Amino acid sequence: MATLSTPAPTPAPTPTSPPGAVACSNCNLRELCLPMGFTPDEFARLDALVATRLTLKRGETLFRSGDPFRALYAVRTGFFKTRIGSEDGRDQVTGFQMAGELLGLDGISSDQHNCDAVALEHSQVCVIPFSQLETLSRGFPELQRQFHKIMSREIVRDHGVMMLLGSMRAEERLAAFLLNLSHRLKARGFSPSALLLRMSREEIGTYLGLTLETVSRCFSRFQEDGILEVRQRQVSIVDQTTLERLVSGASA
Amino acid sequence: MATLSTPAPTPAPTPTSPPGAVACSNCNLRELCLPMGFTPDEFARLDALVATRLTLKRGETLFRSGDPFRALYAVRTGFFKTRIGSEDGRDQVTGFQMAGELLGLDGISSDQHNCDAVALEHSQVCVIPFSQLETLSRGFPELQRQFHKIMSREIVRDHGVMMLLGSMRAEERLAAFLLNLSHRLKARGFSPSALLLRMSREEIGTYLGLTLETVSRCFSRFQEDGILEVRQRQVSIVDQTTLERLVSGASA
DNA sequence: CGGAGAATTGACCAGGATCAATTGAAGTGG
DNA sequence: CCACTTCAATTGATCCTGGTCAATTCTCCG
Repeated sequence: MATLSTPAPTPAPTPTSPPGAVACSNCNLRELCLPMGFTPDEFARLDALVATRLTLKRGETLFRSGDPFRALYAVRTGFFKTRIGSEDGRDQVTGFQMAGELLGLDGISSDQHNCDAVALEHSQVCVIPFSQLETLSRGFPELQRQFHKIMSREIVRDHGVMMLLGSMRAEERLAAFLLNLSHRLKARGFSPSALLLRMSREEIGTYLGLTLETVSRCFSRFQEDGILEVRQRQVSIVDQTTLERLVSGASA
Repeated sequence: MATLSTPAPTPAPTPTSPPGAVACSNCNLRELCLPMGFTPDEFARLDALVATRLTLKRGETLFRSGDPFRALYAVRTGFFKTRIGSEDGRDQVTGFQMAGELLGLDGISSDQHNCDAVALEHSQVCVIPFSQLETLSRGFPELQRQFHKIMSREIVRDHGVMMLLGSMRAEERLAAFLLNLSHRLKARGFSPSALLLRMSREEIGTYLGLTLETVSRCFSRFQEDGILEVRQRQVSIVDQTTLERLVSGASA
């Protein structure tokens, strides 16, 4: 089940390891990535940890299920999806990741990645060698705690998706999805109402446990009801209140 | 939406902190709980960490969403479910936990628990004070690594549930659920084919994103097809191969 | 033995899936 | 610069899985 066209044979992502420029200590994402009050010395140690950067073009894969696990990746710019696939070809999108979010946590369990991470647009990630992260965090309680919180947050997020998939109807799912995107964009200083979707209807559907047709129909209905304005992947949230009421089950 | 009867007002679980007896070092679950080759000295430090034990009766709650998070809990004996609830009353069972499995990982993210953990039968858990676990693991790389693997495994498990909820049909979901139970029982030395379900049809349904009627009907159909033998909560797997084929999407 | 909750089963309905056609947008090469 | 290709999105018609409502039946306890 192809999800994103990859016309060229898609070689490995270009390893742009030129350091020099941006470091954690003056990265504008550091509040999202590792929101703690670190000292300058601690930042220096972080900067040493995160030395490499990777650039990926739209459609390229950061890692695949089965690849040996060596590092986590922090999204610097761009947008990703992660997906797992079953034997019989069906696949499930397990998440969409934007700037400041971490990729690869699932690989720790078995020393190999358990999902595919695909760039949905031109993207850049910071490479965090995992064994070094573990070493550093042993002498650095705040970092340790922060890392544990990030893993736990991923578990909580997954439970939210389970609730969405297990007990919400189509419209509620899409509403929850849009509001979630909106919140995350707002937290990054973008407009919470003007969304530019980076993924196709099919990818949304595969995430929400719906078909692409159902997703499209829901978009249309929301537009008719004056909740959204939809022009392809350009979506404006017109009536956030109603959207929120939808998620809570009130069929408003 | 009541899931388990709790006739008595259910006070806090009885805190049986009598140490002395069983310690991690000679716990027969240690392969499941912390499967590493620890030295005697390392075991001694673990034993000091896990000093308290709690006993819960069927229907009692170990922790609730919103409770302050202070410890993780390792199931020693018994069976639990975890659930999250939405504002409008719908709840979602996020997992069933048996001996050797950890409860409470979701609480790390926000310093308070994000789900309810309910004992489905008389159960005993080991209390693992979290800040002590973090402290200990800073001087104890194998423990640190093991803990990270456990968290990551939970993420991988959740992704599996997302795939189940997002892309499987009712029969496939129930088949996957039963096979999962079977594997976990086998890993604990129990029969992988004779299952005694600790949860109601409704709880299974709430976990699998189905109604209790659908769960019941699937059980009946599996019995008609000679895949299972079902007598209430006493379920025998007769034809494991067909069950496995069901999960892979081949409609047998 | 009687009552309460759990499970089964049936009848009916509806939310989404499926199949299929059409429109729309974006990139390609003449 | 425009026809052509290709893929994404929309929309319609129909079907089917699983939800809903309701009636028994079965267990387990008090």
